[in-house]
Amino acid sequence: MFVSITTDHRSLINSLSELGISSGSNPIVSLSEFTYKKGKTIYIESEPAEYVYQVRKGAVRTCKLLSDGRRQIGAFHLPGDIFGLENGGVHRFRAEAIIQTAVRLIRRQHLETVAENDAVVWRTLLSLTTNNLQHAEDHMLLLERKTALERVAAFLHEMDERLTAADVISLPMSRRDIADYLGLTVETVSRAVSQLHTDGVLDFIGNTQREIVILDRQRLASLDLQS
Amino acid sequence: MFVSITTDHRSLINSLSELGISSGSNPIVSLSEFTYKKGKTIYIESEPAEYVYQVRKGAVRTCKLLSDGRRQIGAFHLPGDIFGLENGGVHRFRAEAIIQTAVRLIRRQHLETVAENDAVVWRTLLSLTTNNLQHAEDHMLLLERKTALERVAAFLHEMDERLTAADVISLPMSRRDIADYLGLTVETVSRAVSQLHTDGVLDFIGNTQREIVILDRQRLASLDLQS
DNA sequence: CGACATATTGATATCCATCAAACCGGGTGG
DNA sequence: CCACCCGGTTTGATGGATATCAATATGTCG
Repeated sequence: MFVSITTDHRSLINSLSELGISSGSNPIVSLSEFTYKKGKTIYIESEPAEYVYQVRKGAVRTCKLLSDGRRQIGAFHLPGDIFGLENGGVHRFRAEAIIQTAVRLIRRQHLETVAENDAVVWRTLLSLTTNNLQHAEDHMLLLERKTALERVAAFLHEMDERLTAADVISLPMSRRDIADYLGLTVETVSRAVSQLHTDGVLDFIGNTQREIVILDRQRLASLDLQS
Repeated sequence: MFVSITTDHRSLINSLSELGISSGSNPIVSLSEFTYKKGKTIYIESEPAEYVYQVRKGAVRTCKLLSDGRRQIGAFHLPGDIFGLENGGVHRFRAEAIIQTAVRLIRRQHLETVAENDAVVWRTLLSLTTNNLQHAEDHMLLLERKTALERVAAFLHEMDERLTAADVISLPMSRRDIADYLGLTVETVSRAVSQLHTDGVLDFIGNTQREIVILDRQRLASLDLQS
């Protein structure tokens, strides 16, 4: 049920590169790189959205904080993903590096200028936003109508699809991050994972609890029920 | 916390009209009207998205059905609102008329053609999609982190803002619709409304339970906590 | 008026949050 | 190298919010 955001996102910076605005006249301003240490903030809510980012390495979470301390994670961004694209010119979420993370960034201003006369860029921007929308819609369904076990299964299913590189799912985010993403508590997430373990759906690798192997993809997918 | 989707949406068809594609050469094909009786389906999931709609009168719900019968309502669309705009060419939700409803519709194809060379249309499309995204994000927050009373308060607050016409909020949708929008059951919604009533936050008008007057806007807003 | 849908209210069950404690791995400093 | 601490995780016990089940009330439409 989760959208592969990655696919189309890659194409933005690619297409921008093709358009010659990337490493053209001024590579430092127009398309530069930056790294963030674990836990560091990339931007905060209501900050002017000066840049659009692409994850090159690591992982990023975008989240909101409520007045009473509750936290909502809207999405996780993995290598290849684009984030920080806003329409109103102001960030509606806060972005933080979950682990050591490297990003590429483009001045928003450049996009606007180039887009003005180019349908390809417009189409790409719209496509990116639509993918975000689709992810949000799927996530709404999860939050509205699914049990704790179904949510965790859906999360693992999503990660399994997005981290297809290896057999082992190496989760960069903590149980707390997962809980805040799924609208659950740490304890409930832990219990759900444990149950999936004892049910033989997954297994742990190594001594840390963040390296997971899916043993029974079919059962996992059956828990992540579709619309 | 809810976005006024209406504002920017009006401008799409206005700007399209200004562009001369509305009642220009072929008014019947390019910009026509249609009415749906209460409960009638406007389009279903995975149907090709041939048209974009604007509500003129009445109310529309867009929803998804899960395999086990659970239903999620993604949004309510009131007069002025645009709905049915998809990027992938296929509807991801089902749209149904809640009450007797009149819509205007535009062929998606026309948008594409005109947009191709016109930044204004692109900007409008992007803006519409961004508004939808923002609504979805706010709704995610609600579903992830709010209690039943907070959700119902947020819903009434949203409706109060969108139906500013009169003092009386005349809800077109049933308790079931509200429940499926908020991720609650009918009973819980009913109990929450009753509590707001006994607490003196709102009052009912007439003999139906769908005509509501907000007595204490401040307290209602205080329940609809912000990020 | 009667039948049916919609809404409210009540009683109970269930899932998940909360509170609490133990566990584990990694880092630090003696 | 080991003792200690500390953040993250797991596991257990309990309570509470909401779902579920059931009954009543109210409104609508024929």
